[in-house]
Amino acid sequence: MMATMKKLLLIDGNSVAFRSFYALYNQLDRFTTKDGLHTNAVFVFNNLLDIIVAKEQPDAALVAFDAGKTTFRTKQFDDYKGGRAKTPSELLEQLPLIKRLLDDHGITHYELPDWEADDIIGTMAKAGEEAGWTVTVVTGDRDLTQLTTAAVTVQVTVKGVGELETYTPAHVQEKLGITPAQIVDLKGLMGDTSDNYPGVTKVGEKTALKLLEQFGTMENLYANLDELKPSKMKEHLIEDRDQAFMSKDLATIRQDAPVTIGLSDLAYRGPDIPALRDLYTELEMRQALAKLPADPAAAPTAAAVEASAPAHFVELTAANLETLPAKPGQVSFELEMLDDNYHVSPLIGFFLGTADVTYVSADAELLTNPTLQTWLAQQTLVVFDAKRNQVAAHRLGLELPPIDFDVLLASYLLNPDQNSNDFGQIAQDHDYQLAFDADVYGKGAKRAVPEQPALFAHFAAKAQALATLTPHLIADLKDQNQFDLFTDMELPLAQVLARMEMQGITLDQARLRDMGKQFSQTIKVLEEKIYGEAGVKFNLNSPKQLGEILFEKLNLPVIKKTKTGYSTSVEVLDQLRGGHPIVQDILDYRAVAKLNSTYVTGLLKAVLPDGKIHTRYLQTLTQTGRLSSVDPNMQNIPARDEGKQIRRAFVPSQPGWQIFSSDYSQIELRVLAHISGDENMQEAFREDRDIHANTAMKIFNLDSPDQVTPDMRRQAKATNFGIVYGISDFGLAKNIGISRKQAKAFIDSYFEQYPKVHDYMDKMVQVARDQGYVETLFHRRRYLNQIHSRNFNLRQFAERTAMNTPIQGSAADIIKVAMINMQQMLEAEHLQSRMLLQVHDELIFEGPEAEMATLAKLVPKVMDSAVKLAIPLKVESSYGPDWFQAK
DNA sequence: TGTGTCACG
DNA sequence: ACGTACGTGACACAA
Repeated sequence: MMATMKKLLLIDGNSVAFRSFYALYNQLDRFTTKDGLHTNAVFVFNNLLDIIVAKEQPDAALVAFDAGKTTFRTKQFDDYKGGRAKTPSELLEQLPLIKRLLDDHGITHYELPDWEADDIIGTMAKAGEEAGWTVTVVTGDRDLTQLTTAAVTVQVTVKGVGELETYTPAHVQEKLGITPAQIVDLKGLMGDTSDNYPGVTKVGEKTALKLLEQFGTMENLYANLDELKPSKMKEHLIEDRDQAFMSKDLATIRQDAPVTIGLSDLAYRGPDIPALRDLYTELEMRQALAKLPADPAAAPTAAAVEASAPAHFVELTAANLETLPAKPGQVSFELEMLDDNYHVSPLIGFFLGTADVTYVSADAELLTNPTLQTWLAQQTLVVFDAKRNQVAAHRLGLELPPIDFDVLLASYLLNPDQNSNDFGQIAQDHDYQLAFDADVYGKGAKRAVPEQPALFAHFAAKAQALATLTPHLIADLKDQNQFDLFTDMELPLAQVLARMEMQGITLDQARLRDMGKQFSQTIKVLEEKIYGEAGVKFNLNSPKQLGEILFEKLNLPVIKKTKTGYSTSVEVLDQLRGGHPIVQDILDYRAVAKLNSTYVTGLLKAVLPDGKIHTRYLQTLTQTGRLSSVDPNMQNIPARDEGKQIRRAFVPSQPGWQIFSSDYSQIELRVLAHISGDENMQEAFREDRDIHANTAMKIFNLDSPDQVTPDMRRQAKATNFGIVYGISDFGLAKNIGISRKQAKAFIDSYFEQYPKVHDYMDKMVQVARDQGYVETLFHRRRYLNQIHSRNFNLRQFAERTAMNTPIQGSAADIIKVAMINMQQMLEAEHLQSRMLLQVHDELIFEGPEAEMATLAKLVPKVMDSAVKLAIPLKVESSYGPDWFQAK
């Protein structure tokens, strides 16, 4: 019986490292250790190594590297590889790490002065083949495919390093129509721009392949040049003869390099797990670390610790309530739930962490015990997510005493990136080990309450984490000058939001269903019409199928492509409108289908048994300090065109009541006028001028407001928006359909007219560069690591963000202050009216008709006096029997 | 789960 | 020479 053939794996180290580096080049920042070492290439190289080794299971392996800049080829031809960009330092610093990685993987690496990695590989491949082994070569360089033989396979990385293309002699033949050995002839004739050698003038791949088809090799070609008819090409061939043979020689990978190693030195030793663990730890490669087999000596996971050595806890029951400490103190509290949505989630228990003991219970109802309530009211409460606990407690008929600290809110203020709603994650962000909820409760369909010991252990661990983290976070908030922001704004706001969410807004379901019926009919009609126009039935909601109909069947011009195919977005369809009647019908269909699925079906699904919609405001999500709204999103209810009718379904909860709405006018531009200190812009607001018309006058150089046409105002308005977003001429041009040059002219004169706005933009970018973050009026922070990125796009994005965040974020701060003051005012004035919704610059209330006049005075007053700026804030109000009419 | 699309400020 | 306006969430489709 024949012995299994031995396997040799040869990797072109430089080329694969280079490909690895650029595969994650745009993620360079993400792959940086705390010491500033880049690791993206190590990360990719490591993944590739795992994949190849697992697949090939080699008996021996070698990774070859270039030894230095000069080789026998550079001596032969000065300009060999000349003109190549310098290897970036971010990659150079990773080469030693990759070599260490190889050591720890038990793979030999080797380099030889004067010789390239290619030649080492060529030489070893030959040695392997002669010894009767099968050889696999891995590289990012297609030139190495010249090495393929019956025994040698070459795998070339494609799409970064995401895939390997396998070259056998047959595959080379199929792709190029020549044998592997002819590749050097091909290179000799056509040259190589990346290695910078010339070949024959005017001969490219096509011509070279044709010649080789006829003559087989360069030697044979030149021996039989007579057979070629006289032509320019023939002249070039004759003229460049020496150059061509030199190029062929340069392209030829040597198989006789004087290597000082043999097959026996290359035995694959297998990974040294502890060494790899050290390396991964040092390089902060958590993913790779996680894949390593468990280290018996290492610390077990947080979840395992909790389960095996739980912190001390006592199960609380109605019978042992008197054992709670008599002396008031700080208590870590949580009313635990299984699901995100605290309006409906099952309650699974609670804990009370005191100085000595953590009391736990799987019976949420026990919280309602009066003795416990009295006790709780005397304590200082520390929680993770105050609003969540408040709302859930309310479902038990309880109002929690004031909460003193919220670890989630604090963490978010310290750095809005640290906003996970999983306590385990937040704890880890602050270097404290706590099991993730997902590990204790499971996720998806498997989510369930665990056995009691594990549940209680997790409770106790959380209580401990709250107690430990709280003083640190308080100190950090004070360090960052954010303690007031926390105590005076976010924590009180959590209470206000809790009340709004619990209150909910009433949905007139019958009315919405009626609208739904109408929409469904319109949809049916449009569907039939569109199928008729297309000539086939297809899935209208599938951008893929729609694209095929429009651009392949109906041959409409392709305006824009997406990653996956043709773009069929409004912008595109708008331009195609004249091309075919189907286009308008599709636009109409899309509009109605959206209303029906998202705003009729979607909203109806979100109604709770009380007939109301209870959204949840995410207070710790956005990077700017705005709120967001989910389940359902109440901040994107249609406000324009036909869709606005949806708002008719939002009605007061009681007969005789009205919906009342107030919104800030131009709050972001007013904030900009304030923080930039620009006198021209401030003057416009002080005199309550139409800011867009004012801008139009400035950028179009007009003398009087009468000269501003509606179109000028529209363009000026877009420019004002653009400025707030951190403008680019391209963006503005695209948005208002003018030339880029024109847009640039607008921006230039804008900055001339509002010079301090220009200064502000420059200053924010500089601030971001210097301190790594920008701040709002109330010291909300956003870190912008990408501001130093070498990647143009990422850097530019960070710069725009630096300009926009203080504006958007300060506006968010202001309305938050207004909300807190408003809630206090409603209570102080003993009004029945309630605040229901916030939509970024707008507050929506409901109340008795008789209170409308009061609100109309009170709400604008509270909103415009939320902060004192250099210019006044303006608020507009209205009310009516539903949300549509309160506008 | 990622992508395209579209709703809001 | 590059690709490009800020911040969100939900739905449907196609893997």
